[in-house]
Amino acid sequence: MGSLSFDNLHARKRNAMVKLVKGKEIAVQLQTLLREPVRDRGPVSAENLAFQIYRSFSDSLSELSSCTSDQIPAAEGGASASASSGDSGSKKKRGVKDRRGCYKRRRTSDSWVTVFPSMEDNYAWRKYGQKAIFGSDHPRSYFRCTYKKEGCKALKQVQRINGDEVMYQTTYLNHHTCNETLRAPPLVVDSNPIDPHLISFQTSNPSEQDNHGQYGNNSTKKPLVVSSVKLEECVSEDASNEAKSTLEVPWHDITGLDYDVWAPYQGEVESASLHGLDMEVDQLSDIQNFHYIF
DNA sequence: TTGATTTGACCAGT
DNA sequence: ACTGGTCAAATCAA
Repeated sequence: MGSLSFDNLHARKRNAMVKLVKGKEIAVQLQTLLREPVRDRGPVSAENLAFQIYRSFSDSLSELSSCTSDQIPAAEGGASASASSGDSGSKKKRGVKDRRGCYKRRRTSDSWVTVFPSMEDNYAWRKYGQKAIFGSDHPRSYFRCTYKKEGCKALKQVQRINGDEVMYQTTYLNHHTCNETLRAPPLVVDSNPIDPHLISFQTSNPSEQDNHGQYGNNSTKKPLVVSSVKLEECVSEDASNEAKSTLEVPWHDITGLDYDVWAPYQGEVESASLHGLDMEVDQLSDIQNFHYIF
């Protein structure tokens, strides 16, 4: 315990800041690009820039959330030792192994939440469970990183939110330790036949496309939108304080936008959309003060 | 044949 | 007791 020095903590926060600022710079590039007529645009694609922005934010979130995991030493340790205790011989069906104590219920540490119209995030996930959730019309799906065998502990839970719009709340647990960026399937950006101004994030893996079907959503419509980001409190003045609090950081607080951000894609760029991006980029200048929030 | 998904059971936390 | 998270056998798909 206590191996995380202040210097280390600040280094991670600094890394997160660097990534956020990088995302901002890419957003400026995207803004500039979108101001050009489609025919005059260079080799740099808007979808590539949008993906880089997404990854910058995703990486910075991982960086920030990892602060918390370091502050909770062995949060998952302990009780697993009781797994081998010999009081077997209770209810067993279909010859199932005794799994008592074989897993630990995770704490809510090192987690963050996003709300997307898509469950895709360009990481390679493997589904390991699905559960009907009390009070929800839709089941919750459980995914772990495909490269768990190599030690990556990243998990995510995806649940469709009740409502007319197809929105998925994704809770991420632990950050990727695998080299997932080299392995993730290539990003395929497809225009939406209904609204060509929307960027569609999806993989080229047809099986993953099929997986969307069980949720009954239209897999072709996946515009980039993050409604809120939930981060664990990264800095605690009182390290002995066991009660960790979380704080909700609305997307609005980061971007200054009070509406969903829809990234224009191809064809004519509507002035309203461009104006929205103007606001986003301008408000992102506040990112420099981001660390004061935590 | 192999890897991914489905699904019911098991288990932990409240 | 209830709810949600995980496991693992069965099943599916490439």
